[in-house]
Amino acid sequence: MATMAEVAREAGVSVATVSRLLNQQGTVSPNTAERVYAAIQKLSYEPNLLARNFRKSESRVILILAPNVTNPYYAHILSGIGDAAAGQGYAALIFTTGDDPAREREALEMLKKHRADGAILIASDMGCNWLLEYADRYPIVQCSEYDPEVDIPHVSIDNYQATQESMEYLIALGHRRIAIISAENAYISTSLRVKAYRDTLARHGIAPREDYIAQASRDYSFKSGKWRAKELLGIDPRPTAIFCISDTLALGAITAAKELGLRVPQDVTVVGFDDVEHTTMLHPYITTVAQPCYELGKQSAHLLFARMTQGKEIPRQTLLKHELIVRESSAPPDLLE
Amino acid sequence: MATMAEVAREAGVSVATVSRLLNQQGTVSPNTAERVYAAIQKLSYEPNLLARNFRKSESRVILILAPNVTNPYYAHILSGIGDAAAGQGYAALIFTTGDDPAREREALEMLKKHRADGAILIASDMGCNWLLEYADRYPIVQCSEYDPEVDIPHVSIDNYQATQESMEYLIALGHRRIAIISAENAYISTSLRVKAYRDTLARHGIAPREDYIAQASRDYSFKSGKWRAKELLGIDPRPTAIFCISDTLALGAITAAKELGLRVPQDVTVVGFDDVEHTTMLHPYITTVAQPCYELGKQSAHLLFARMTQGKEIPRQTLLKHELIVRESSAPPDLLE
DNA sequence: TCGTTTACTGTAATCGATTACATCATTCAT
DNA sequence: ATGAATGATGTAATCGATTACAGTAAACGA
Repeated sequence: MATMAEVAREAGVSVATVSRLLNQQGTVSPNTAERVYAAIQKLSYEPNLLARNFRKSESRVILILAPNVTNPYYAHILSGIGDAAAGQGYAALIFTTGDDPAREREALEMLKKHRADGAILIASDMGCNWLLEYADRYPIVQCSEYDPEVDIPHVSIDNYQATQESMEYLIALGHRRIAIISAENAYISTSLRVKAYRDTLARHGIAPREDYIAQASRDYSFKSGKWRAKELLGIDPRPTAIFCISDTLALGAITAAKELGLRVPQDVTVVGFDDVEHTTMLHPYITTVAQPCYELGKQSAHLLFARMTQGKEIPRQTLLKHELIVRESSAPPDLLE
Repeated sequence: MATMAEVAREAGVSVATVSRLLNQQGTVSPNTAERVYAAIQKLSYEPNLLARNFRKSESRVILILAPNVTNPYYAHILSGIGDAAAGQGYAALIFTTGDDPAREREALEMLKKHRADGAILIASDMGCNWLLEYADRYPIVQCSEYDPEVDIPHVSIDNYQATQESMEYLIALGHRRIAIISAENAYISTSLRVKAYRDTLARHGIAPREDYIAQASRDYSFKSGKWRAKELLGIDPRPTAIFCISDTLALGAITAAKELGLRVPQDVTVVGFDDVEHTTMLHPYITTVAQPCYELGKQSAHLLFARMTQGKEIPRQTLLKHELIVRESSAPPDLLE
């Protein structure tokens, strides 16, 4: 592999000139430029990024931490980040943490070691004390989940507002016995959704029943959604609607209903969250709150770049638009039951 | 950020000693080691990977090219690669190509520029002449798809054998009018599956009907599967079974059947391929050929590492085990129809 | 016309690690 | 006891780019 020095020799100039030309720093006469380009061509020279990055003390890599890459919700965010990064000449290093804070921390060490210039944390639910230390020293932004107590810039949606809208929708349809399938995690999205669920019921004079509040596994697994839904549907009086905080859970709930011989939406309404995949794969198509996943990722990346170039003077919170998409899994409760 | 020189000064030794200790090269007396470790602790020193990688002329990064990261099939492969890479102290740089050879090539330039030490190509269908040039000079392996004409090491499954088994299964069930939904791409998996479909029918004395062979979109989209299935199910005589070369297509076919008022599997059998997600989300659970996606990724990474350390003396082809998983979407044809 | 700006180019230091080679003190084998 | 092997450590070159600084020549302004 040819080096810049060889190119310089071939073109009869100094390395400084070659470097200046390639980086558009300073000036180089057209004549010289031509000779240099010819030399580059001839030797098929490619700059050595190891050397360049070392010298400039930047890696042009951004770290992305996600619980996993197989959940389509994360995958779409990753997609958005990846495209935005590529657009700025950055590469995205993806680390999966499996929700393990230790692995998360280990990955963040990469910042200290100069393997990455910044990091985006997707759905990291630990606003631990130590995270703040990193965020203080390195460019870090959070995507989708965050700790409201901790001052780290983040991009998300308004989970409270979104849930409230769904609940208003269900109540407007005539539902009064509304259950919720939440999840066993400490995500801010989860708690905001549950809070909005309670608040909205209360505001409409409907007393929340504790047994209508179920918790699925922390990763919103289809199976746990199915089990919890079966339990909910076994309660007397049976809820007429189930609000699920993810589409996978909603899919589980629909399956549970079918296995119990109930029709969706005639016998029970199911509403999901995320609008990611599956929602229009099998009937009934799921009524759900759509999150702009790709855009969440993209904006996170832009926010990170802003943080890297402009320092800490960037907005603390960016909320993107959600949208309630009414499809087939919701209907007014059957009053004749 | 402390440098090794500062650590050396603090410990009263030379940088060479510190480096030797950290890299377990040569020998360092226990006494000195202790002082160095203390200094490292005190200054909270972290080696600068930019410098280290530059000096050693390796990036400890492997490139991963995939059409996208949202298709769960790719996502699971990515997962396997990521874990294997992390286990070897490598980071995985994921580039999405959108099936665009130009972007693929652009990404491979990273090898020349020393941004990555090797690359894994997932489902890249161009065994173009130029790819071989890269593979000749840099460690490159292919995962899942490959060009049989081109000598690049790859990891995949035996698509021909797998399809043959599925066809034998359908024929054993009693099906004779078997259709196939293939896809408009040049993947080796696609052509092997279609070939096995034809061959197996022929071997059983069943003349393949050209109108039973449909082609969905190149990315196996759910919608295109649905459209193609509707067309197939409109043919007289109607096929009693549809073999789909992906689960997403199978899901589309099932939806199509339902929309036409046909029951699966009573009226039509549907078989998928991949066993990735969705297959057990809604009834009928799909009968499918399971691919060990995660393992495909893992083995690809191991193969790449072998290529990087042992040079070109590595197996050209690695085939992993598939498995036909019979679930609910397949049954004998209804003889009373 | 003379001092000054501008355009262009080169020299050499620099980033922070790794490592070949040299040095010196022990330990060992005979 | 002596030359050799071994252990522990230091000196300094090196990787390939970027860039501060300096220098030269031409253009310019008054």
